[in-house]
Amino acid sequence: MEGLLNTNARAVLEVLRGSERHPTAQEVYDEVRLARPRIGLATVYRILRQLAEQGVIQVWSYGSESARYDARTQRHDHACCTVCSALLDVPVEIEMSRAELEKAAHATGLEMGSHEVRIYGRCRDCQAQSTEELQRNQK
Amino acid sequence: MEGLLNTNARAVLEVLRGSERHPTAQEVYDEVRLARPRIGLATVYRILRQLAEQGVIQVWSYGSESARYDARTQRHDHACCTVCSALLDVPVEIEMSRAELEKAAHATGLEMGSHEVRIYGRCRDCQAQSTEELQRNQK
DNA sequence: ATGGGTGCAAATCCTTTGCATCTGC
DNA sequence: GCAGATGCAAAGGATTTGCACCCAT
Repeated sequence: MEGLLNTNARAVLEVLRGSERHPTAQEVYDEVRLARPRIGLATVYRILRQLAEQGVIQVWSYGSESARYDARTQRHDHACCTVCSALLDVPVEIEMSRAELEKAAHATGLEMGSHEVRIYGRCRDCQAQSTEELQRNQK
Repeated sequence: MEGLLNTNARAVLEVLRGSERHPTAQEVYDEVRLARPRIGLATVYRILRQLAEQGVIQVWSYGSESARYDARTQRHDHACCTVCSALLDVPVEIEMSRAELEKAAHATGLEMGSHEVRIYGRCRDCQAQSTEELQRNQK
């Protein structure tokens, strides 16, 4: 698959593969520029879109935040922080009954390709921050 | 709860409650204008944001599409069409082990509030459309 | 020389903000 | 008259598009 990609596209993909986070287009751009200083933001957007269309990468979004790109194409689940909008990979498999999923797909008429579980809540950082604020207010 | 809302906010909420779909802000605006012709789009955005902050409504998004608003606040799951980006409510409960969810939350450090299952695939309309195209090409 | 890929700037779309005005109390 | 809500226009941010140019074939 990668054999078909040109130099810029390979550089973008490498940035994504090397990232623990799910970077936004701007973040990918900032980083890919270290390797390819003449690349433009529009090109990064074009490449990201193509990679997504080809199924090489996935696109996630939460609320009205900018889209985040993910080179991890195996199915996996996410934790979304409702405070800071961070999007974290769930590092374990959440077991689900396939029959339940099929039932749901059938009920909506969807020809199901994949699925994702999202858990919503406060991430570790935001928990810590509210604790701090509480303490500050009590002083 | 609604008692606290002013006329515009109540009109917005009524539009949301009366809609089967999850309308975008623009769609809400278009419809609420029938009842309150002098309302502005900015006001609709302000009200939607407030209702969401108060937990009266929920906000969903998929890909880089505009946000969609949902007056159904009970926990429920969604079917996302990967072709046309439609977002459909799953009308049945997808059973999940709470222990599995807690395990996932714990693994990411998230203080879990809620969860959502998303199933991805082609919606009924888009399935029909690709069948048509196939037939057209074979002629 | 040809076609696809690219940088840059401009355009577009979605959402938020500033500000003067209006409204209800 | 005051505080909060609102309309309008402008600003802001994310993403896409137009176009001239460049590069490898």
